[in-house]
Amino acid sequence: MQIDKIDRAWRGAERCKHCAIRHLVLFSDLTHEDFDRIHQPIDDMEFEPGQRLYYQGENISSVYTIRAGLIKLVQHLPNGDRRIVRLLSQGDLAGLESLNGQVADHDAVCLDLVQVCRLPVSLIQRLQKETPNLHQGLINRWQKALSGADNWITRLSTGKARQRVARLLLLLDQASTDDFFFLPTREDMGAMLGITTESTSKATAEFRRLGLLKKLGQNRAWIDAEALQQQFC
Amino acid sequence: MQIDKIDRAWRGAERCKHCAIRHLVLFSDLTHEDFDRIHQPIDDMEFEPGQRLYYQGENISSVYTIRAGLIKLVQHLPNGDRRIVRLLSQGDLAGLESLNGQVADHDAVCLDLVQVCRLPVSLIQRLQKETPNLHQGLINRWQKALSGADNWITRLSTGKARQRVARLLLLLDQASTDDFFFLPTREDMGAMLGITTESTSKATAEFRRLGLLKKLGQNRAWIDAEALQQQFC
DNA sequence: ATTCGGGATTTAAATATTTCAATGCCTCAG
DNA sequence: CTGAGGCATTGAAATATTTAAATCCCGAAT
Repeated sequence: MQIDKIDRAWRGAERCKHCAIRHLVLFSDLTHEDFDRIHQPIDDMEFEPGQRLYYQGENISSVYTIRAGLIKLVQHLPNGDRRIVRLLSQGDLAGLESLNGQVADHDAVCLDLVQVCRLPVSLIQRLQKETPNLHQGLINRWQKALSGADNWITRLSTGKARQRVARLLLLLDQASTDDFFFLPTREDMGAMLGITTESTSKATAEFRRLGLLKKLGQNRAWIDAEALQQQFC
Repeated sequence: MQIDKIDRAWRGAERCKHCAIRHLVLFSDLTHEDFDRIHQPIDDMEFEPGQRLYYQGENISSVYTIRAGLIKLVQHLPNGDRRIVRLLSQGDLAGLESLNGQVADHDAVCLDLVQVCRLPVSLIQRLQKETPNLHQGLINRWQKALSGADNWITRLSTGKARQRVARLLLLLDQASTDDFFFLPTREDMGAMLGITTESTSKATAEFRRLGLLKKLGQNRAWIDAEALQQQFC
């Protein structure tokens, strides 16, 4: 794994206090005193598309807070099948399973330019003991991951292929902050939906012919959410 | 909802201290002093097959520890589609989302005779503040639910119908403590796998003809796990 | 501007799944 | 014992998806 940049200019949590997206991250409820308990360095890291934060089966000792970008969690079966089981974006945590001492359940692969903060498990565990202000944040994120997984099953793994593709596009659109959204490759979309690349392509091509989906440069796209929802969900 | 029995003979946590399956439940790490902090009644409840612990969208104020039996979590979509997203059994928690103040994400429906203990959310939250001994148990259960959901996606919602049915049977078999296991209706199995009742039936019938699956009375069944795994996964 | 390479899209044929409509089978109430 | 009701199973036809094999298209590099 090639890590592009690790910025350790600030030791400990000095920078955390001034983090621009602090209200979105795990540490949002910490007090100033809590921050002073953080003596280990929290690395600010950047990953290129295609790089992995960690591999399925790897023994990881950190949790990652996503500051920017999109990450796919890929799970492999013994027989070689693989499935994307979740997408992570700003404010989500990757590698939660490390808090239970488990090895990674998935490959965590960056889809675009990703910025994360790496939080050592030992730090999280110590903070949990010393301050109650972390709990709710952790619980919330766990719960969000779980309901995300449930939705993945109900919305993205149920029904006809076209319907699933429509639901995925709607989900990507909703998750995006601007008018447009990141459109994964057809192969990745297929792996999210449990259908083939070709079936995915057929659906997106159809939506495009209907004017419900427009591709812009750079993996970005736009949909007519109303109409798509109306006609295909 | 018809609740068969609520046994409140013991107030507070007196009975918890002597619970036969305490090592499996959320309170396993509590100390004797911790138990003395429990002043609210913890109801011991029993449900018949088909009864619901709660409904999707319902505002629930308790978490349920499963002592015995099997529960399906059913999620409904606006368009009427529905999917079973998880099965809960001994030691699992139902209604975790109530800890975040959310309404229930699913219907929790009993598949067989179910025994649960009902833990008020307010109790959990207070204990969380007063003792650190609950955290790990909670974290562990959240994590178990999450990796269960991931597996549900990767193993039960991916691949051909026959393969999914085989994987479900293997999973039911593994989860069981004895040689046999609870075999749900074909309809429920279909709802777990995202396929039709008929497709499920065709698969189980085929396994039965091959001698890999045998039905015993009362929803119980046996499989030749080795062979099933070998030939269909 | 031109070429190259990697996705994306298409098509037709092969499979798989769903639909729909009958039976079949088992249990339980009477 | 017997019939009724509720699942389960089966078969055939209608659809949907996958497979396999060409193109097609677009952006990056020359």
